Amino acid sequence: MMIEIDFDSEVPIYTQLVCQIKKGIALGSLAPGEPLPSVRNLASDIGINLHTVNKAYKQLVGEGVVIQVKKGYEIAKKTPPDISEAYLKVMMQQIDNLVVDAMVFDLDILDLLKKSKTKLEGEMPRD
Amino acid sequence: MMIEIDFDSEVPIYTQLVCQIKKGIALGSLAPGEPLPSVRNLASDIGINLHTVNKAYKQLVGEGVVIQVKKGYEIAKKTPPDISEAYLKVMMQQIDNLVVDAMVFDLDILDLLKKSKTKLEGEMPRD
Amino acid sequence: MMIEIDFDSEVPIYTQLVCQIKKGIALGSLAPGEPLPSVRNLASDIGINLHTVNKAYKQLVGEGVVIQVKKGYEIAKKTPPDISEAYLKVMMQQIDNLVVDAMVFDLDILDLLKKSKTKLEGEMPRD
Amino acid sequence: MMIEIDFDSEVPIYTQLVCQIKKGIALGSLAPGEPLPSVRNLASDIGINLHTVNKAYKQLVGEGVVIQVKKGYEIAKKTPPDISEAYLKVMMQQIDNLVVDAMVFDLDILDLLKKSKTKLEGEMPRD
DNA sequence: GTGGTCTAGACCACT
DNA sequence: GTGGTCTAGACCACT
Repeated sequence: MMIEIDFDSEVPIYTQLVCQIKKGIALGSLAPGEPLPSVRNLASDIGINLHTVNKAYKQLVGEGVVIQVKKGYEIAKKTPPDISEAYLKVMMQQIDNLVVDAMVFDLDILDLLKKSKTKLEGEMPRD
Repeated sequence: MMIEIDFDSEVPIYTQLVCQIKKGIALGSLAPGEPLPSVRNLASDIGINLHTVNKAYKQLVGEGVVIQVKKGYEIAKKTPPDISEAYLKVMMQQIDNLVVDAMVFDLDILDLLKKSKTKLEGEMPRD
Repeated sequence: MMIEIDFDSEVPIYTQLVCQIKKGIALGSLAPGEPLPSVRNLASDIGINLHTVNKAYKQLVGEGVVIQVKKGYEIAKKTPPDISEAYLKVMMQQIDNLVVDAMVFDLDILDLLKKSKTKLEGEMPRD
Repeated sequence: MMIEIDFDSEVPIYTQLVCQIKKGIALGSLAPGEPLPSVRNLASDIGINLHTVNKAYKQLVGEGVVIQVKKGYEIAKKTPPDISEAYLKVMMQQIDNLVVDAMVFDLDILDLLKKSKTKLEGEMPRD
């Protein structure tokens, strides 16, 4: 599992971490039940503070995609987890904004989306 | 042009303003060349600080959808404006994250997107 | 609103804070919509770190009894808020343990509970 | 005597052990004077570290519900045992918090308590 | 002045 | 070795 953090990004590090781990889950490189690296290990690997990793893990637990067990954190077994109403609302808001942006800049949002999907599938590991 | 601000939202007010104005442009209620309300007027109309309006206008100028002229700000005439590489990169990042979220939560992103488009078109004023 | 923290207790400070604020809500000394002290003010008042206050506030938000608005945190207007299934499960577990303890030590749990209620009502401010 | 441990619970294993054994005492499946399984046996039965069992037993001794004898540990003969002031204080604190939570979430604490009692009595073995 | 993010580092509980 | 709690302090975004 490769984690890539852009330290110059305006997106908080813990948010980037959350996205990267969900990407791992979506692509199947992180399997249900698989343990996540320990908070301290991942922090020192990436070169960030352990609190930052912890915040990301806690958020993933809140979203239901990661669970906390005695020995640490692991990918939730239930897939897909229930999505909260609040989270879905935020997603819809983001989609609305993207649609508006696409109209303003005359971009084909459906096309961009399909490209994104294709790119992601290309990163999927073969069995 | 109706501007709706949610003061309790976690989304910064200036960001909401930017989105609302772009929505006006996308829907055609703000035409190319049309002047925007003065910073002071809009600020007192909405009941926010004038720095907040200014920040929103400046961002819209940076995105190329608004231009600053002698007497104030107006919607750029060229439609669609050129999208900056940086902004496109941000958009693609958002799309990637949405696609991943949709995979993780087993949502049909294409369907959500089409619903958003239909909703938006429904808000479009008739000629 | 008086906040009392026992620094020698094994109960984490942020948990004590959560309980104290909920007590304030239950007793009516914290009214719906009322703003909470700022994270930094409360922290310096009590003499603890601002992160500790923040953690307590975040938990209260998660429980739905506090909401976060632009200018800070305030008591949620909707009372009572919906209780989450997970939280209710924890409560039932605690009750079960209390019932067992009462049986083992031959205490009248109903009586203890009524005393607690009476004591609490005694602390309620009169109109 | 059945011991059920939830290894994924956030409740420490030794705490769960303490509760389970007190439940056995309350229900009468563990009689006064009855020997407890040896630390090593119970640990290997449950599949946990023997330090964990030891910690649970020591806590039960501290609470006066278990005594340590030459050949090991056994249920105290005197029933009910004296409850320590410290322990009673902790119990009252828990009750206070439950009462507050019930007020905040508009739950009928007396009803919940009665349900818990009924459930427990239902688990009681018949003579 | 409000909260958010992040760091560096300490001590503790659980197993 | 795992996460939890807490501190002290810094810089930043929003208004």
